[in-house]
Amino acid sequence: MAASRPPAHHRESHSHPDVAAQIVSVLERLREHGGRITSGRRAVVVALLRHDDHHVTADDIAAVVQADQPDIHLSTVYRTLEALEQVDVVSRVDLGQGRAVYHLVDHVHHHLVCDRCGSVTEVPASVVEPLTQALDDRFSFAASPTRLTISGLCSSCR
Amino acid sequence: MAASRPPAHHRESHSHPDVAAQIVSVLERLREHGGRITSGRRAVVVALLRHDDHHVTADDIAAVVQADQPDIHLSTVYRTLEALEQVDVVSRVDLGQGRAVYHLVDHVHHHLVCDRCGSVTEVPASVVEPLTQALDDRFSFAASPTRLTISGLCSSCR
DNA sequence: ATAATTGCAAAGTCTTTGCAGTTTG
DNA sequence: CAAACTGCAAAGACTTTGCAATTAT
Repeated sequence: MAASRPPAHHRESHSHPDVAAQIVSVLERLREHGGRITSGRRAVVVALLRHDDHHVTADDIAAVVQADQPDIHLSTVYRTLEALEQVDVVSRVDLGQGRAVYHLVDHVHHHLVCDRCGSVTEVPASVVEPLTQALDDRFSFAASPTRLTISGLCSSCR
Repeated sequence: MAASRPPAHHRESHSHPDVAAQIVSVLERLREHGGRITSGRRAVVVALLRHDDHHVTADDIAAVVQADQPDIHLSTVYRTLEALEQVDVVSRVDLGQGRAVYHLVDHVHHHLVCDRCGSVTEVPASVVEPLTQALDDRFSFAASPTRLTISGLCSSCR
């Protein structure tokens, strides 16, 4: 899949001072909701919180996780990601063509997906705000605040 | 070939006065681009132009086509739709979750897809215009003028 | 003639699911 | 211990593709 790597806008991604604490709190959250903590789940959470990119596929996570623990199955990654989504820690976004990415809910943004090269560019919510407001006013449609996908051509492909 | 001219009654959905003429022109367009006209392709075009809905899946088209010609295979529908897309007659829009719909390019609009019930609401391009303008200005991103998909909750599900 | 098209079946992608065996709390 | 989780394999949903046979021009 993802034939071309999106041009990772590399700037320090997560400005979270204490990732370790975050990991603990996320796991805690799972437990609060009746979930259990396993090495597989912990590995997924670690990979997710440490990942440089804001949008990762289940496959990306699996690759990281399996580097250390080859036995963690892809389906476990999917199931863990699903559990995290239900606990509102991560949000799943469909980028089209069957591709789905996950990102932390605390990072609110939208995505511009290039039809040609497949790159994904983040857009701060503020830029889209006027539109979501208009959609609410005129269609009573509550556009997802974190899961918007806009396709088109990126600056280098247009 | 001189197809039996269908009755000129306008029970149509699109504001096209003469569907029959449109069918001919679309087929003509295929031929101009080196394509050939077969009964399967004609059936797909007819189904597409006569369809009441603005967004149809390959499956929808296949169902209509196969009612008359059971031998037309789904893959032929996909291939024809693809050919029509390359000739700029139809546009394919990915609604997420692997679902894709096709619509005539002359019907410019965007889609609001409900996360809960899956309903699709059309939005005129004018509502989205300010956003596409902003994306162009700030990110040099050329948002597709006809293929935007916005997910969220529709009026009855929110 | 001859290049485009088609039906069919098989493959592909990404994701989900049924189960039986393992763990966690 | 009971419930939750896991690996595995198999299934799904949707779309694409290789081929040999067919057909439009």
